[in-house]
Amino acid sequence: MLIKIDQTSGRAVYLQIVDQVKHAVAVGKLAPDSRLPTIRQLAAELVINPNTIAKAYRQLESEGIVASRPGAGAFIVNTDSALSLAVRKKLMCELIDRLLVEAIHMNIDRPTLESWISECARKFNFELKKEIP
Amino acid sequence: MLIKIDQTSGRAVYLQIVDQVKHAVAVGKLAPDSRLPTIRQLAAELVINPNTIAKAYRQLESEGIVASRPGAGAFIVNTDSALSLAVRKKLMCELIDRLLVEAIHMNIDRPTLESWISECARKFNFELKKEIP
Amino acid sequence: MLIKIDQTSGRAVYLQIVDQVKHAVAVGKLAPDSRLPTIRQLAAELVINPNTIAKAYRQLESEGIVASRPGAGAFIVNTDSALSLAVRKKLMCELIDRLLVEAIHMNIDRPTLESWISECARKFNFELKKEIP
Amino acid sequence: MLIKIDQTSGRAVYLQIVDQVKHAVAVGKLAPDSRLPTIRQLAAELVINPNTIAKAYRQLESEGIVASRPGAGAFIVNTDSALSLAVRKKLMCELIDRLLVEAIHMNIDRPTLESWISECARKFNFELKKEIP
DNA sequence: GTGGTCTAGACCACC
DNA sequence: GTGGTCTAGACCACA
Repeated sequence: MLIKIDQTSGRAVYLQIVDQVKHAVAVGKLAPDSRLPTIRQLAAELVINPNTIAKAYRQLESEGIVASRPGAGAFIVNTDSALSLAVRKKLMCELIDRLLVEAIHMNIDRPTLESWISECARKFNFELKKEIP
Repeated sequence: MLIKIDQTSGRAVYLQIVDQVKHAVAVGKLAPDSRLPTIRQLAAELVINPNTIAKAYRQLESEGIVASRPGAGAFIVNTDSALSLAVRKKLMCELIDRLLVEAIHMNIDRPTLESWISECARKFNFELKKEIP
Repeated sequence: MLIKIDQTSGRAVYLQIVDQVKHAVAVGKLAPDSRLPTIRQLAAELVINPNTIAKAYRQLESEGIVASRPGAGAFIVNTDSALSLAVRKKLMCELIDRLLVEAIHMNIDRPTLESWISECARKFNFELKKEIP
Repeated sequence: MLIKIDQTSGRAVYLQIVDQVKHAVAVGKLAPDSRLPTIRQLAAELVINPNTIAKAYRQLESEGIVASRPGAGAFIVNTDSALSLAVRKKLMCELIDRLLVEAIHMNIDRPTLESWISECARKFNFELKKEIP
């Protein structure tokens, strides 16, 4: 598990960690039950405050992505979504809306946007994801 | 122009205004040259501080979406994006990545996601946008 | 980093700060990754309101010159311009036009103006800037 | 004498008028003793408030560029600069500095900047200016 | 400790 | 009347 922090990105450090763990799970780099680095270990590696790591793990736990077992560490749990399809659609549509608004303001036409989406999806093996298990 | 603020959303009030104005412009509800509500008027209507509205308008101005004219008001402008294509692609891909990560986490498969994107795009007349002129 | 404010200059205080930071970066006095004074510290030093400093830093951030990190401070970044060449040319030509109009009004002839430009450019090591790497 | 107002430029309307009159004088389009349009006439033509025109003319008068003769209108006066060379150099160098700072931040190299300056100067017949009279 | 947001209210320039 | 700037001081999120 490799995490990279961009101190100049404007995004809070703990959110960068959350994003990257979610990303790793999404692409299958972190399988269910795999163990995350300890807080101290990761804090030393990234040279940032352990509180920041702890906050990221807490956030991931509250989203149901990892489970902390005291004394044992933090583990990835199976992440099948518990939300109803309607709720998931509502959440996704908010993100999609924001994406489209930005695309329109940046003068990106539809085919270009679609090609970029495909390009990004390829990085995640998104097409295959549902057929592996 | 109707703007609604959710004080409990966690998103900064001024950003909610920015989002909604951009959205309205994107869907064509606010045409170029149309006048935004005055700062004081909107502040009274939403029961928030005029400075907060001013901040939102300033943000929109810095993004090239509105122009504020002291003594006259704030107006929608519509210039092509000043950013180079490479920069726009980078910015969009960040948004796309975030979208895809969430989709995977929520167990949304690719065809479902695409259908939702199409559905949202229809709201914006996105398909037509570039072909009318 | 030394900043001087002229309360009688007519130019907004926050813009004077922006100007001076940009100037310092341009001449190499502020290298990438160097930290700016904290908002409160500079506010105390210049005897102005912290919000005014914050506004200047926000402006610099929106121009891509500094990055503010809550809890850490504000730092100089150095990325290439995000603007397309055409936009940059348009912006520069506005400045050049204003310069030439003033020069003509002041009865400055072309060779004199050019010599002054060269003189000023020398202060910035402008000739060398692009050839060192 | 043609004046164009850009309501979206961010620059105050009366200053745009001042700029353009100065510009016209600079390039020789407005010769000394030529008469400016009346305030009412120009206000009707540009569809803006007569006060705004009046303010522009007052500004031009205070800079010694036009003279208002009550009942007769406003006229261009001879505009040889009365400032000492040292003062003019100081003023110009401030403008030049700002130009160079922007150029450096926009990653414009020296030859490109010079070519743009030449291009703009050509619009003003700047090379010829001193030899015509 | 840091910066970010919001409020409240002042004064100014512009139209 | 409009928006722009600045001050003063509160509260929050981040490190």
